[in-house]
Amino acid sequence: MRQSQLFTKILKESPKDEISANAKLLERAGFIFKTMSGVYDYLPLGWRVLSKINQIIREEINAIGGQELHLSAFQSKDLWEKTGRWQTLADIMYQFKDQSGHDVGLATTHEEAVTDIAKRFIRSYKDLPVFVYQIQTKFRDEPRARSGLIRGKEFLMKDLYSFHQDEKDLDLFYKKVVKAYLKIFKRLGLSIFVTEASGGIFSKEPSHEFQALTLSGEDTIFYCQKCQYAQNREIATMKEGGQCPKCSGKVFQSRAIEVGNIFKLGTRFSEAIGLNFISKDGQARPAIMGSYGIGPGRAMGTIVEVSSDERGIIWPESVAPYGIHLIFLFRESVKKTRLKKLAEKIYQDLQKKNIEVLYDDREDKSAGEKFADADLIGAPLRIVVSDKTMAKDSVEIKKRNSKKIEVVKISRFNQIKK
RNA sequence: CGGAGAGUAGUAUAGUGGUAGUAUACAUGCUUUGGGAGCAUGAAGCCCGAGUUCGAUUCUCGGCUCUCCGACCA
Repeated sequence: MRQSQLFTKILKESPKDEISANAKLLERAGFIFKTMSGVYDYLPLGWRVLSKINQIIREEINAIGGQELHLSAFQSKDLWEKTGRWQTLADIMYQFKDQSGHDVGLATTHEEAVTDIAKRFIRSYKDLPVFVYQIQTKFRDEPRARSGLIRGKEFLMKDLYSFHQDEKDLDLFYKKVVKAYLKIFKRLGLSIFVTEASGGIFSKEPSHEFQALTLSGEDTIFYCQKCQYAQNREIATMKEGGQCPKCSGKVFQSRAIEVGNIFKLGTRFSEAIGLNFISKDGQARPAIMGSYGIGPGRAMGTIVEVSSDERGIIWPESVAPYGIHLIFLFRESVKKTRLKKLAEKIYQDLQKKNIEVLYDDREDKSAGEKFADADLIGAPLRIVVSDKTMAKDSVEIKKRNSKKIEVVKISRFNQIKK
């Protein structure tokens, strides 16, 4: 991508009405645009990042047998009345009448919808277990949206639902999901504590939250560094400075962002909606269910919260909008055309190798501004082509997260990048 | 939903009971180019409504919007 053609431009100032690092940096760098409180558009740079996050999630969920589908955001009142949630979630669910007077809601989550569909296809224990998921927009009328992408009213959620014939099978899958989630977050560059939390209205058993430690988090957790056991403050039996109940290591306290959570639902939804299957012994039984969420947009915000410096964002390679930011610096006094040709060639060569590169080909920007933009956008690798480097038949390579500048001969550079 | 703060140009801000200034971004020209370049010229703005007033961007009331703290957070 040529930066001269990029839809968005860098803002020199942070938006005045944002405090959180993720909102400030992402808006300033042109990744996202706020349309209302708690509602953000993803612009080309941001969409690239989000798509990569989604792809990583897909790969890992597919690997444990998830089948992707896509459910509607519109929900009928009738279905939600079967579980009682048309009333219990009325505060946060957008509910309205359409022109013909039908009551309609926007999904806050999809247990009702997916269970209703499953009724059609699950008849026998032979149909179980089965796992379906989607990456889809959710709407919640949050009383207070905040912190940029961390808590919004319209947001993306990867929601996975599992259907089983017994608790044992659910437990098995639940553990698989924990592992898959840890892989996902590792690939996203997030270090996570799997944190015990309240099972809520679904279960007496604890649910599990995937918490990324950061000062700007809205949750507080207690955790043991030795064995990684962690509890949400809501249900905590641990205390800061105390002993870990599992391994008697030292307990720490931290703010954290919940980027994922998983619940054992039991038969709460299958019973209410009538999702039964015929078991081996010929009896009709309600399916046992689990639900598992990750917020890809929130994950994107969290990555920025935990990985930035005073100059801007530092993306991990796995989700960076572009792996390489190629910068062309020119000087009128030297043969500009020759230099431009060289930069163009490097750009073309990288593209031929399927390397995603943002090429700063702008001729009306100073070197300082180009460097500042590159630091803000946060691609992991910066390559500079200038008269200085051309004189040495070289390019300069610098990692975003390091101060070291490496001068590499062009001949060698061509070999390195496969 | 309680509390606090804030709405002036694309962005960030100053200021005033007599219709607004700066920076930056933008346009044009010239000079520039290794950490947010310079000069010149130009285009661009007081959230909405009502009230007070000869006159309101400014004061009063109402509304809308945004942010922060708290409550809430299947």
